[in-house]
Amino acid sequence: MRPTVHDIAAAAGVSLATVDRVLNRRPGVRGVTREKVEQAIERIGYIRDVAAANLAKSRVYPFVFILPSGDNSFMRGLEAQVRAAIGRSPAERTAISIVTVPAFNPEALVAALDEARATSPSGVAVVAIDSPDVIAAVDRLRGERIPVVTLVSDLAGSKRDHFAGVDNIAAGRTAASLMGRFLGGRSGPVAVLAGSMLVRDHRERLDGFSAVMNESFPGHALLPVLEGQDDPALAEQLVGEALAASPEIAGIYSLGAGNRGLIAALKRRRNGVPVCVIAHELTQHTRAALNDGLIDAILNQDAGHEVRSAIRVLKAKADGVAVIGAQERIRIDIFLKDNLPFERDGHDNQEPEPGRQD
Amino acid sequence: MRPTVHDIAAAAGVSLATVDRVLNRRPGVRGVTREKVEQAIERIGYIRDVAAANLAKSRVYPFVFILPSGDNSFMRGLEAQVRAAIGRSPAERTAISIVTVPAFNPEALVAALDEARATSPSGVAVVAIDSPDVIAAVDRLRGERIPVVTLVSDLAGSKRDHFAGVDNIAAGRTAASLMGRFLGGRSGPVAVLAGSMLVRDHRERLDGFSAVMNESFPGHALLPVLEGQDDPALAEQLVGEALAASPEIAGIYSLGAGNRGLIAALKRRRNGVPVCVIAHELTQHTRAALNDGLIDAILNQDAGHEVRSAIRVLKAKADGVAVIGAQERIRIDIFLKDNLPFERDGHDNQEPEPGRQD
DNA sequence: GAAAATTTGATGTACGTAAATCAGAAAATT
DNA sequence: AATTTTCTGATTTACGTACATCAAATTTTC
Repeated sequence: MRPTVHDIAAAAGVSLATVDRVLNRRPGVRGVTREKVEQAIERIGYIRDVAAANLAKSRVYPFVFILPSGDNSFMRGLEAQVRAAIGRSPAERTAISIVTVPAFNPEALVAALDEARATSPSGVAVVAIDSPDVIAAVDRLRGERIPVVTLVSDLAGSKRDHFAGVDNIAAGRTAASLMGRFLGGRSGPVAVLAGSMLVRDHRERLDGFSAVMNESFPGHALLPVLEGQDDPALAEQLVGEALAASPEIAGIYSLGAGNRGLIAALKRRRNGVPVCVIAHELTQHTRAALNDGLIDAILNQDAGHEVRSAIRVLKAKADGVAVIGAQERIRIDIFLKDNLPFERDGHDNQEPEPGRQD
Repeated sequence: MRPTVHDIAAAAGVSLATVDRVLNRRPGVRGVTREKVEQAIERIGYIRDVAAANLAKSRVYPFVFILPSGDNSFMRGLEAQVRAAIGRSPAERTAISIVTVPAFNPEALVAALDEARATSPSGVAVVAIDSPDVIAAVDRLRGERIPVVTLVSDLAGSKRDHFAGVDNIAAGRTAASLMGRFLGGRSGPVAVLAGSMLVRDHRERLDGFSAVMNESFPGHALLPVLEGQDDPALAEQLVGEALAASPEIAGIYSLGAGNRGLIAALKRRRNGVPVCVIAHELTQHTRAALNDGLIDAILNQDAGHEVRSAIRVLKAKADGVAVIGAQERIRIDIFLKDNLPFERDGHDNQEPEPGRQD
């Protein structure tokens, strides 16, 4: 049997109350006694039963998720996943609130972070914008020992506990590798459509993409980056202009959102060479375009995984327990037409039998 | 606050004992009363607190994992992941035992399944072999209401509760799609190296691969399948012979194990056209070969995810609660040189602070 | 309508931990 | 040495559920 607090008490030759004081960092224990208890814990290999502790405390984990607003499909999907997690709250003892702030607006994000801090939550997850003010706001949270997880876009230089998102440099490199190989012998320049260089994920993708294109496929020149602000209308305009100006464009890498606009521009195009298109994030629009052959490959990050991972990590940090590193690594999905997952899930043989438990 | 058993009792106008009898399917409750209670449960939206229930029962989940023996790197990695899960047993209330049986041997597998059944575990996970005897053995387990999850290779036609593995038809299709595009304009036939057509995952990969090659890339003929029994030595011999017999081979798809042999054969080769190689499962051998450019792409299933998913699903089935479908879908990882994950993990800012909890 | 059988209620203990109270022991201070 | 302060022990209640026991009420059976 797994040792309990009683076993520690016996092993250390102290009372249960003292063990409890040590375990929960309560005052009123002499240094020597504290040490005796800690050694006993170490010796008999005690691990606190988090389930029992949470039961005793009737603990809930109040978490705040801060997401960009706007009609970015990916971000709305992310929000839907957070709402799904809210639906699981009773079982998971979480109390999640969602705060949305205008995209690419550091001031608004700082305000939201400070507001979240005022509610003393058990943890905060945030889609970060790279800016010194935001770093400072995150570090203020950490200063109050509130765990912080960055979501989708990281915040280098901050004291955030964890990043729940993909390796965006690798994503960019992979996109370039696929682009180069898919283009095969064909020649022609490659265009890049981004959202904004303000967010780290977009910058990193571009860095990775440029590096591999220059190293391995120098025959394809990179055109100046189009910044579409993740806005479909703007993206459509920019891509349309680019295609008109350079009909010999052989490839387009869309590393941000606003793919609806990209797809519209591609559909409007009638002349010119075939274009190899690689885009990010699987949405209803990109999925349809992939099936139609307008897009050749989609790199995707699974928003559901990111949200669930963020919650697991925030819980673990709040409880001071270790996380399974490999489980929390968010992978880059590469979708071709051939490995698109079905829209709806569930391939189990039967429904659970409610109430049965043994 | 979330409703408890007391709230059901009050809402249904019965005693706690009666609620308990209904909830735990104990005898001694009249039909009308049972219905009253069940309606109250429905009405107030009661969900049993599994953590508290497990505490009260001091429940452990005895699970049996049945894996093929032999020096197949992927399977040994899978076993390592199960052992890692055993290391987490105290926290997860599991008691996992591992049984290994000779690969591709239905009789041995049936014996192992029946033996497992004799111990009345809370669940069984098994790397299945497609055979009527195995189906029958699995259905015997289900007959005793023991949840069964197939791992890596599925068992169609059986009553298994769930399959923790990838969509192997999609994997084969994806491999073909990559192969066709990577080959670009080049011509030449494509060879396929499999383990055994006895296991469903290999058959499905081949089906998917053949389908897309025939549909989309009819210029590349498919050579007869090489069955290497997942044995490196045999694989090396078969591939060596094939390359010698057809120096014009343009691509090789290795859909099973024994990639050490494939790589050795590729290294030995000095003449002939460049070969595009797509293999399955990221191991130290395939990883090195990908980095060296001997392999062009690796399709991978994450053994750790599969094991953790299997455990989550077995627990859920044993408790009669629902699973998060999307979370349990195992995805096909596509690795190019550019998105290889690091060998070791951990990109968190700091270690957990042991003992702290609030 | 009485006896037997069944159903229901009341109550207590347990699981492992948290948290509070109060009394007593040991230190530190005067 | 007496007093104050600090530490430690003993004990209790609670969290939500499981499970057992025994008494009381209800239904069924003859």
